[in-house]
Amino acid sequence: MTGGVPTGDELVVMLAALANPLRLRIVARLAGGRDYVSRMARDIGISRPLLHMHLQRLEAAGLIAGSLELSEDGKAMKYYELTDFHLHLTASTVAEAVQTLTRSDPDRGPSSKEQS
Amino acid sequence: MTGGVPTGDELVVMLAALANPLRLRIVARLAGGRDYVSRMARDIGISRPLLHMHLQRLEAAGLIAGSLELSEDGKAMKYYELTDFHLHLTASTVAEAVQTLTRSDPDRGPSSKEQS
DNA sequence: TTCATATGTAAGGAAATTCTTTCACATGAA
DNA sequence: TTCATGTGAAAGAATTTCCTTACATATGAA
Repeated sequence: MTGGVPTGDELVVMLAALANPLRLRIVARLAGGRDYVSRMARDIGISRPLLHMHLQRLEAAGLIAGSLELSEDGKAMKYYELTDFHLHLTASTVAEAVQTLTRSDPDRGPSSKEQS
Repeated sequence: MTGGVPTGDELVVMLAALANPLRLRIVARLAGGRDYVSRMARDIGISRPLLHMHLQRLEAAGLIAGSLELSEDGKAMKYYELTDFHLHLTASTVAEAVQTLTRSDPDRGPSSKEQS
């Protein structure tokens, strides 16, 4: 499962990952079971490179996990599945997460965007 | 309070509104009580036009509500306060919301972005 | 070999987001 | 009037996001 309480920075990444209609559809798709990239692209009706980008975004946020496997006929298949993520978003939840938020601090941080 | 279960389209707007470090800080700030624009801009340390933009984004998502009031000395003050929003995000929650998602449907909708 | 399947990634552009600067307007106090 | 406070909004640049097209590789089957 996804580690309990996310930090402010992690929360931003998770929210940004979910704040897209196509990625929400992907999550909903995977809620019905794991699947591999090419098949999802066909079913959803988008190009494979585009799906690949969205999947990476979701995986980086820890919402899905991918594993490269070999099918019976030897093809390399990249399977993705959901993680047990659960986010409770309320005013107090957000206030708590912001305490561990390092980005967009007009005082401390250099400007606005910074990587780890 | 914010109407119970959001539609898929509303969910995207809410998530997009929260998926920004500065806006999370604003929400956390308002969790401590209502406040008006200029004062928040000073305290947080950003320009008033920038804060104005972020506040509008949050208000459009239904996460905050603003009201124009007159101070004792006659100045027009725009006060903002939080709404009682609460979002439970899990795989099944997302799957349910996607059923009422009209955007980014490769089949139906024209292309990707569409307003109401 | 050629075809169909699977994978990944790079290049480029359109569109959206984010932020700064600037302008305009109104009120009370000095 | 001038200054300090408050409001709103437009214009433009820098950056990010989103998407398409194209290329490169590998496997099994025909």
